[in-house]
Amino acid sequence: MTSGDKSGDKRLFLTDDQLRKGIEAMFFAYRGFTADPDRILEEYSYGRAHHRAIHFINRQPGTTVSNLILILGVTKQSLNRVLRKLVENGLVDVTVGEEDRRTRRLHLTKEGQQLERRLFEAQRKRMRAAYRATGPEAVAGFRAVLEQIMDTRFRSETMQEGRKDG
Amino acid sequence: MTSGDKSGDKRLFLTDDQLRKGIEAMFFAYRGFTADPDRILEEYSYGRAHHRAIHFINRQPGTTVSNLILILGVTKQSLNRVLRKLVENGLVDVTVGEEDRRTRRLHLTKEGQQLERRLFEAQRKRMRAAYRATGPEAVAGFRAVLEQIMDTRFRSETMQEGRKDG
DNA sequence: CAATAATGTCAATAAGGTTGACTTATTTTT
DNA sequence: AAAAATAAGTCAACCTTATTGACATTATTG
Repeated sequence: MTSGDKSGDKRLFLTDDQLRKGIEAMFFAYRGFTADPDRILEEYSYGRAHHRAIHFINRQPGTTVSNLILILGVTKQSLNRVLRKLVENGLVDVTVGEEDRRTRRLHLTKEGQQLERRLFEAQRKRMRAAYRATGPEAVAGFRAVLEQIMDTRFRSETMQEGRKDG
Repeated sequence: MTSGDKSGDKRLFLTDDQLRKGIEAMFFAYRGFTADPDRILEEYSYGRAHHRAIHFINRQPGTTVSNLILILGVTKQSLNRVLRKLVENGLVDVTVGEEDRRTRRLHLTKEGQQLERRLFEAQRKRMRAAYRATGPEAVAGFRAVLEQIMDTRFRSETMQEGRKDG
């Protein structure tokens, strides 16, 4: 917008102190970010691992176990424990892959979708308030910096389904 | 990049889809954010908990145990296990508080400072690259949104906007 | 048919968190 | 001065989420 003099000299944004503040902000923000869903998950005796699985199954209905392992960055044993519980509790539906019958296609059930919605709404509330308070320019910056911080292979389009084939 | 027009219709920044993308970006970015120090910590058989303790002791030399408990949001038993190891290994120095002799003042030793520096440099590299790639405006937005996401009591007093004095 | 791939499972181990109970100093309050 | 509160440390039991390693099953592919 303007020449941006609200934080003083523009060249100072790369100082160690500014970087340290960014690092701390990441720490505190991530904790706030997970606090609301954590409270809901407790009701169900689920943890963050369950939340992440639910989130990504919702985002990529029909995703496979190995894809989820890649995205979440955990071992199959670790994912399996989480997934097993979600399936037992009727939140996730597993079907045999049509193209490759070795794979398992994962979908949220109605009940799974309901919990997903509840978790999202809790998290959304905080995010929306933050977005509203800071405005679209800030949000664009926020997203841009986060994209740069994450490992290359997870930047944006990684979330789209079309990447299999291999 | 001063015109800030790249994200299209400004009113669309509060849609569920945008919020979900922000949520995912937080997840992936946080993982990237911790990846580099994690590799160093492994050499020492330390974990993230040790890193956090080291970070905040460095930021507030002379901080007390209870202050650290507040900042880190863990129980004293949990913090104590981490702290004990850092003291045993000669990274943290503990002295009795002068004003209140019940308290313990925590400082990094030379060796502790060295590890802190190493960890910071690893994390800084990624953050600086992200900051450089996106520019000061984006970084200001990034910081502003993160400040809003975190719980109020952890917001830094040095944040220029909405500085409400309390 | 043999090799490879995707998934599932069992077992052992670890970090890092929790709650609860109890102790020791030290400061504050009554 | 005695009592209460506070700061810190410790022991124990337990939970979640992660790991590695080994092995089995089923399906696809060369």
